[in-house]
Amino acid sequence: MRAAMANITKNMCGPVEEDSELRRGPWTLEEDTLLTHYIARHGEGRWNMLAKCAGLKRTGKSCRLRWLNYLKPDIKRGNLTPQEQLLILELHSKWGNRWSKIAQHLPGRTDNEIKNYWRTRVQKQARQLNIESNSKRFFDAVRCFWMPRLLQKVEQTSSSSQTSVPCQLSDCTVPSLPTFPPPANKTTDWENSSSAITAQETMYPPDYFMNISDQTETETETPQQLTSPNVYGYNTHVSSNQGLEQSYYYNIDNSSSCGYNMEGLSFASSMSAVDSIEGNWMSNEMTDNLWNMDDIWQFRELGEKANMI
DNA sequence: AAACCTCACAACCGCCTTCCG
DNA sequence: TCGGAAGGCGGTTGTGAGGTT
Repeated sequence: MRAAMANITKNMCGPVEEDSELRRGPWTLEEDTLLTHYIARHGEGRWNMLAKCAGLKRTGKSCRLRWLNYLKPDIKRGNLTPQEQLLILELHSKWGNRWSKIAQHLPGRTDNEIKNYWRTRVQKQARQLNIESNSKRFFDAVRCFWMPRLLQKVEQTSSSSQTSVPCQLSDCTVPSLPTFPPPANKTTDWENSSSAITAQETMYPPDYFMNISDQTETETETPQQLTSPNVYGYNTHVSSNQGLEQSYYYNIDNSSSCGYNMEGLSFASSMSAVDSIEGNWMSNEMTDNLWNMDDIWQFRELGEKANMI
């Protein structure tokens, strides 16, 4: 079939170009136009044939990549929103470097873009902290400080664009000093509270997170677990094969302070991360910091309390 | 003003999987 | 069952723009 198609291609589009004639490097406007117009007429797929028939001196792979990462009409340009960043952090904690899989849950964003974001922003922070970006220490730091800050941004965006904000996360100074250990009844109340409205409900369609389930996975994880990412509270069980099984709670009760269930956090390791954070801060090596000194002292204080228990 | 540095992102590379004859 | 072609994916590199010294 494919061999036959190759012959057809040869007949239709003339002799196969030699590899030496293949172009590399940045695409020109003319090439983009050729590719776009050809796909508009004939559709995607069979990229090698497409490249030849469209008169492009590019490999099929190159054409596919250019189309998927740049020319496709539904590609979203511009900076990632805090919501998207949160989602990336959350999904990466679950799936690791499965960029294409993560990209499936960020409409208009490409795996390449997400990969670049992770390498340039996230790994940069890890480097500056002298922490392995795939380590539990770094995950802890991200969860305790980065995610709450993003959540705060999300909340600010939300409250500035809405007249009525059902979720009063702004009342919870994020990352305000968590109650530690969290009052058991508070946790229970929060979990069982029927009036609790999550931030995710303010930012995503009600069924958005319900759609985040991988039907092809053999994991037995239920959609409900994913409908409640740890960035927004409730329980989240990050894949246990990474040794990260813990729960976070952002208390959005108007009258009370924010509470995390920090159970399971490895403070011994996290504290050394804090030392690094502080050290880098003090040496002015961290620009565009994800955490500030308040974060650091809160993290330290939590660790001390944890050690006393 | 020029040299240097950093960062973001487009593009490439190589490996793996899938499909099909 | 095997081999080749094509597609998909993650890692890496190249490059231009903007900032800093």
